[in-house]
Amino acid sequence: MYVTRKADYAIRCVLYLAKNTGRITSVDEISNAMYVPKSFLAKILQCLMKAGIVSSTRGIKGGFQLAKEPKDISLLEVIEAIQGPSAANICAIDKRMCSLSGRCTVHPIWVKIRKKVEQELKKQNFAKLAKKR
Amino acid sequence: MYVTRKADYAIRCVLYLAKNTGRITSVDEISNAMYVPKSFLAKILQCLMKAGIVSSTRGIKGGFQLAKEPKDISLLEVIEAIQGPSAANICAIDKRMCSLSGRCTVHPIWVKIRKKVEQELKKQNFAKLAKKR
DNA sequence: TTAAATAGGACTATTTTGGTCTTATTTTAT
DNA sequence: ATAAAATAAGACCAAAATAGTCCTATTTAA
Repeated sequence: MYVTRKADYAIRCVLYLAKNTGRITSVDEISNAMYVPKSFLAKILQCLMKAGIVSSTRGIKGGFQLAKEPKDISLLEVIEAIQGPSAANICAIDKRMCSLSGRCTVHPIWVKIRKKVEQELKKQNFAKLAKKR
Repeated sequence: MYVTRKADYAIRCVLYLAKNTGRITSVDEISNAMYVPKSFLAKILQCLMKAGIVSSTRGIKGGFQLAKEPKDISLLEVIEAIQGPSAANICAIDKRMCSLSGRCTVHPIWVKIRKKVEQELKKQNFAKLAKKR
């Protein structure tokens, strides 16, 4: 389980929106506030749309909002929206990816670690994160 | 914290050596037994040498052995020998890698997860792993 | 109808990964 | 001595992933 820069940007973006609920926020504003390249951020927001995390309003005065309450969005959810499922070792996602085809004594450890990490990331929601300073 | 194929190969390799202590094992043998490309494995063994995990004997009848007892080699050690320090998010390794420079409410979470995962990987040693089947 | 915003697809440069290949050097056995 | 079999080390390379940009719609408020 590692977080690409893209996913990191996505997290910042959702965090900013969580701190600015109740209004529509433009890509430009988020980009400036969170130091994310604007056109890249636009792409990232499309992923977050597909995942149902944000909703968009087109046209002038358009922009983005969270599609759910901050407390109902977990870190894990945002990361997976960008990267898909991930783990410390691919074999923990799909046994077939291992040429030892899971007959390996190390395999259960990757599965265990994956579970632990996902648990932790699921616990963290954006209401919590937006409140901290 | 994610494990590249190279590190995964390294783990298999150390595991094989842990199951075959008390003799010198050639790259060729390990390569065949563990399904790792031979010339790539040779490189990997150089890394494990530098890290003091294996020792080599040159010349005909040469090969590799573990440089320490299996119980004193952890999974974490092998992974770091190949990949260097790693974490779910680079900012957990070096705050400066984050453009928000650690003034970010998510940062402590990455640090926490890194600690948890490293703890787990440190607990796992190759005496344990070689015994399982 | 224009300006400012998102939508979406094509494209691209850089870095990382996952190797190979070649040329030493070492050591044992003949 | 020398041939054979092993590691040592460095250069090299291809493919995939990452980290974006750019351009052309389309939408909508003023």
